[in-house]
Amino acid sequence: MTRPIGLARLPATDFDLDLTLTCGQVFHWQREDRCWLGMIGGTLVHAEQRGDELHVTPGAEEIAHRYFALDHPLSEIRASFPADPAMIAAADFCRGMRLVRQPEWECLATFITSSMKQVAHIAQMSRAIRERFGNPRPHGIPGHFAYPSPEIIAAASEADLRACSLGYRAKNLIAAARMIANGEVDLSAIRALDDEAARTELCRLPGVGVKVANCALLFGFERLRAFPIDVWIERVLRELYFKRKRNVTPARLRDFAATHFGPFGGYAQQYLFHHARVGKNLGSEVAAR
DNA sequence: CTCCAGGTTCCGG
DNA sequence: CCGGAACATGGA
Repeated sequence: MTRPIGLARLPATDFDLDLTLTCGQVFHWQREDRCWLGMIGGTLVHAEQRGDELHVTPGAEEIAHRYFALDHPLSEIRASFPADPAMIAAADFCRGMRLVRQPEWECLATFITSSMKQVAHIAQMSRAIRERFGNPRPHGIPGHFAYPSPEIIAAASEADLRACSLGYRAKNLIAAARMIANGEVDLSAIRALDDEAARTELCRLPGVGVKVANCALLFGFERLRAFPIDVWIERVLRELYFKRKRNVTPARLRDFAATHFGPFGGYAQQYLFHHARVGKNLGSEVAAR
């Protein structure tokens, strides 16, 4: 429906659109036949892969090229990974997956809502928030809205957000939005900080701990070294790198991840995450789930 | 019904 | 610093 007759083409080698949009890094894209439809910031974009080409809404070539990170040097990134069997298997499984450049606030806000929620639920909440608060597109395609600004969320009531199934997360999202809206935390200023300082600053926001901060850094601030450790990644690390070892504390896992996976650790993390979650490569008790 | 999900925060060793 | 528990909601 309403698909433009002529989509613009741009070269996209070593890229897998489906993998990129379904690996759990971004949650609002919707599939329409062979085409993906979603907002990139305030722009509605059609995206469809045809071999080594990405076909997108005319006029959105630059936006799409940047968003889908077609400039990331995937060969170099893969070559930077440790050469252990688990990492090699994950990288092979995730060939063509790229970490997209998400808008800072939309990324941060989405991951504030992500705690103790399944990927499907996160997508559901994201859609509900966009529909309830986001500005509808003037082009008239229903069902696609830009993510509401911090100011809009800051002015919302907790009841409004709980109506989006946020549960206890509603309070955190509003409080974080207010700190950003009133300048107490400056997201664009965080860009100038080094990883450690940026993480500390993000953690000042309610509902933002180390894991969510690392997701925001990795997916929203282009910090490709950031290594979020969630329940899945913790299982992967324990199962694949600390098999049969006891007294492995969270701090120990963090230190290991920070040193073992190198300058593109965030990419390694996303590959391991997706491989574990979809590829069923873990031990029997996990794979049986 | 039970269990768990891309956690954070608070509280007592 | 570490482990436990509370915190909402919905799907398997």
